[in-house]
Amino acid sequence: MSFNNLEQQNFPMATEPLSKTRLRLWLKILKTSRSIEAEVREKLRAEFGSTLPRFDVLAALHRSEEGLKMGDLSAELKVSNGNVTGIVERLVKDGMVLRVPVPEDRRALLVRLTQKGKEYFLVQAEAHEGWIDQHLSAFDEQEANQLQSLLSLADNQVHDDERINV
Amino acid sequence: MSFNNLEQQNFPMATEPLSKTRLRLWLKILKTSRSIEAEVREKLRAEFGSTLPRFDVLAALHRSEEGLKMGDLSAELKVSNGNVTGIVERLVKDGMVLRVPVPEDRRALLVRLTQKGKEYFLVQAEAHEGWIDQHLSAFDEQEANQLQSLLSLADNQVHDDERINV
DNA sequence: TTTATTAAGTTTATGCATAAAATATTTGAA
DNA sequence: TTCAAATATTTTATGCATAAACTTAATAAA
Repeated sequence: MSFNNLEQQNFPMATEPLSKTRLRLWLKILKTSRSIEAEVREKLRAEFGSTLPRFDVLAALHRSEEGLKMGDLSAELKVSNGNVTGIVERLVKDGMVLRVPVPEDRRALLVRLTQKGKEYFLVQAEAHEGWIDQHLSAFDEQEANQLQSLLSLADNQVHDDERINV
Repeated sequence: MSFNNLEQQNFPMATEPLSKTRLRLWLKILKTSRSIEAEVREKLRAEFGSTLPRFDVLAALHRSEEGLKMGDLSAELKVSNGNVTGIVERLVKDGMVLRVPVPEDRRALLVRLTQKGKEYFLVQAEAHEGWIDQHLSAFDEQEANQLQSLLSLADNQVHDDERINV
């Protein structure tokens, strides 16, 4: 009983505590997200023999014509350095991506899409948009925007690692 | 250009197609979900030296006093058989969980929480509810329910593998 | 009964994912 | 200049995660 839920302390409730409602909301967000993600993974696998991490890397590279350094890539995707090493390695082996040395910094490598990789990605990106469009077909413009802005309430929280005095 | 988006065919748009709005909505759902999930994983690690898959297994077992067979467990968590084998193995090693043979079926195993596992889980479950309550503190009862019901629009889609004639 | 099929679970091979340690290079200070 | 600290990346160890192959046991047919 160590949560300083002021509401609970000051207003003992007849019904369910707000924390339970929020917990249920989280489970719902998770369920929706996982369901769509599972569908995307499955279709990438079935239709392109690929994976979501690969797709994410290609998408990031497609956004920057000049290519990205390994570090930028892992920062952009919010995954660890070592993780990116492996994914890029396999993309290189498949000829989708190129590792170019950076003259000014012999530690760094620039990763760039090949022509093949670019085409490969564009086909998948269009298919991807279609899958999502289908899956979220119950949403009209207004509902989609409403849901999106409600979700924004979950942003801009002060989390542990962002606070000044940890 | 092979999507039969009737709206697009019948009403050429001045502005952005609905599919783009839905794609952005999906990216927003994903971002929110991943952000909360990352926080939960990190806290389970930092505060309990545990992981989300372990927590999920313990939660499922806690829901059924009698225990669950390996198959039921993997069905409930929607993960593969082999996956559950590994997670349970580590929980057994830590004394959180017990594997009991089923007399009527010598192929099957019943997995049950130990007393230690039960206590271990209850502490984590309470902490977990608190983390979520904090993270979603911007939502009052009404907003939480509204978001939850909007998310339900994403359910009850007919997906490939559920259709009658695939 | 034998045998074929189905079912429960584990094993194997592969791909993400992380944290921590290691390697190599650059930069900054003494 | 020299050498300590910081930076960019890879490597290692471990844990999920899946699909496919495998093992063992239960069930159904012949």
